[in-house]
Amino acid sequence: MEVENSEKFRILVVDDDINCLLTTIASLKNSKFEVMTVNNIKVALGGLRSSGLSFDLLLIDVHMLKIDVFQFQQEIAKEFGIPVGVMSNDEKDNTLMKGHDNGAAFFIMKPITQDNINYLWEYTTSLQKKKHTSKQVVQEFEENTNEKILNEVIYIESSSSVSERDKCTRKYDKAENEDGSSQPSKKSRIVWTDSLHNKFLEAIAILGVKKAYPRKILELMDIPGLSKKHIASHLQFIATTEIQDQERKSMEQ
DNA sequence: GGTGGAATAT
DNA sequence: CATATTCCAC
Repeated sequence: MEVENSEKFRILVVDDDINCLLTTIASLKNSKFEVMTVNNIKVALGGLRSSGLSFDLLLIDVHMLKIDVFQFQQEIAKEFGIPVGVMSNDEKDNTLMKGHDNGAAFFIMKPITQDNINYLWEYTTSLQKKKHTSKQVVQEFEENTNEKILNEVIYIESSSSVSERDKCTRKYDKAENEDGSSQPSKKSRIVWTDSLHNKFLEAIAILGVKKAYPRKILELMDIPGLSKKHIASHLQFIATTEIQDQERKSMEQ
């Protein structure tokens, strides 16, 4: 029963902006994803229902969803058993968080970057594994969904020697803390990758924007090596860029 | 003394 | 520039 011929996953991209559509196609061109694009929801639904095609993921621009994102996501999940990803190219995280609060699977900013694609691949792959174990796609958005996405923090260790060629990326897992006292690299900069950022957004969505305090966010994210300071710093960064976007948006000539 | 967040610093 | 660190009012 297990047919695993598909090395490629198939994405259906829905966007009414032709330029965005083209950009997205270009971004995904060299990825392992097979991409199909449409410019309205009805055609998208038709494509999803067509007999010969099956998709693993639906990517849609947030502005195209006139109805509730949560409702849409539920219907798509129920009828097709695939997650819905929401794209946006403005209003940055504000819109994204709203969308996430409404139940979308995840968000990415347009234009899609390589980091986005990596995240999509990771997401789709993990989802596919789940499908094999349990037939039903269950939406488990209860209190603690820590194992939903693999926790990983990528550190860049920069040695303080004269030569700066030594860069090594290291992945921290959820493993227990070892004894000893030397290996935790203290002078490492955290890289806010897509999966990390999405986990961050997820925590905020669960808490609600008003109550999204570093303490709680850190608790929900549950990333080894991540500190409250990191959260606070990122929070400030997000707020800053958000304000900058708003100012830029309300500027005239 | 702990916190969240603004102000700085790297 | 993105992230870290310091500073300060609760």
